[in-house]
Amino acid sequence: MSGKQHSTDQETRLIEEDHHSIKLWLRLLTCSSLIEKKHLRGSLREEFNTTLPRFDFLAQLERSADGLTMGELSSRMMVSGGNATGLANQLVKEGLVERNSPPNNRRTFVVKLSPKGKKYFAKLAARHEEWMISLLGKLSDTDVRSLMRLLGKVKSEVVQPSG
Amino acid sequence: MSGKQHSTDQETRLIEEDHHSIKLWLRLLTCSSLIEKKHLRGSLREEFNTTLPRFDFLAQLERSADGLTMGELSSRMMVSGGNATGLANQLVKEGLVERNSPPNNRRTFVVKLSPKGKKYFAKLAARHEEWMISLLGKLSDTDVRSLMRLLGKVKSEVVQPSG
DNA sequence: ACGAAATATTTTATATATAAAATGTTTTTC
DNA sequence: GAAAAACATTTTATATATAAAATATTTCGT
Repeated sequence: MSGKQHSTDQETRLIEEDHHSIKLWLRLLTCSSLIEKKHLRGSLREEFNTTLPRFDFLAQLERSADGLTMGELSSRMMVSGGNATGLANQLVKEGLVERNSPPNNRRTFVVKLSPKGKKYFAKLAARHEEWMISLLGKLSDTDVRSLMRLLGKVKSEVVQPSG
Repeated sequence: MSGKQHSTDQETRLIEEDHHSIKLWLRLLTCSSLIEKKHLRGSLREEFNTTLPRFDFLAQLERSADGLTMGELSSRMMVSGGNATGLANQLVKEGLVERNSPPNNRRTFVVKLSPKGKKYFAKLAARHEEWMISLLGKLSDTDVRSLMRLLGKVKSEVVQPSG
């Protein structure tokens, strides 16, 4: 009369065993939502009148000095092409990003940071880092290192072969 | 001639010290984005023709048998009131959720799962758990436990006093 | 070199999200 | 008990996101 009952079929057993996968996922989602929605979004709007997707767009470009095609960019940002186009339109209009077709392949556009965009992003990234330090800086080095290692494992479990 | 240089002013020093807060944040965001955008969203759409916000709406109600006011709900979901209203309109229309004004306070609405909504959510939640087990189930118990503990610390760092 | 297929992006239609104003209700204050 | 303040939600206007169709260019096969 002790312990929980177990079903014998494969599918049911999976769920009844001590998997905490869904709790882990929900906690992961809670943590990133809290940071994004309760802290980062407000700061981005107040101090820079911008948004996280726009930051991400610029951050991707900052890592690629030669620029990125629209397709590469939307794939790295994990957003749709239409979304990437909309963000690019804004940022080109504001002079932060340059978008050019290379003469040898006029199907693609290559987007890159403008000089103005580079300066702007440097300031933005520095403040972003300060915000995160003030949020997470109290965690011990050991905890941060463990989290990075374990989240690395999570990441490698969930990355798709083709994505 | 060894090691990195340190500035002496407070603000610069913060950044130059060995904080990895921003890397931790970006990895956290990557993990939850990967799970949501590359796996969960597609499954929710294909198998249930629904979305994560709609799932979240129902999940919040499932935890509160007496129902929740719209304000409580939008606060727990971390979305705007207008967004909650829009989702409620859909789900009421589909008969999954009931929305009533209590006679003593007609400023508020109390929303709760309908019997149909309870059955529907039970199926949805069971599949959701299966998806997460197939994604994350290879992680060891030890790793999952460590992650839960460490993400618990992260969560307690970032929850706001009033939010 | 020509038509078909593949590729890259934008456009269109629609869903989801926010912020701020508007609406209606309850509570407080005097 | 009436006016003001506080509260809870919806509405409005707009931004952000997706999926799918449309457009345009390049590459492949013969």
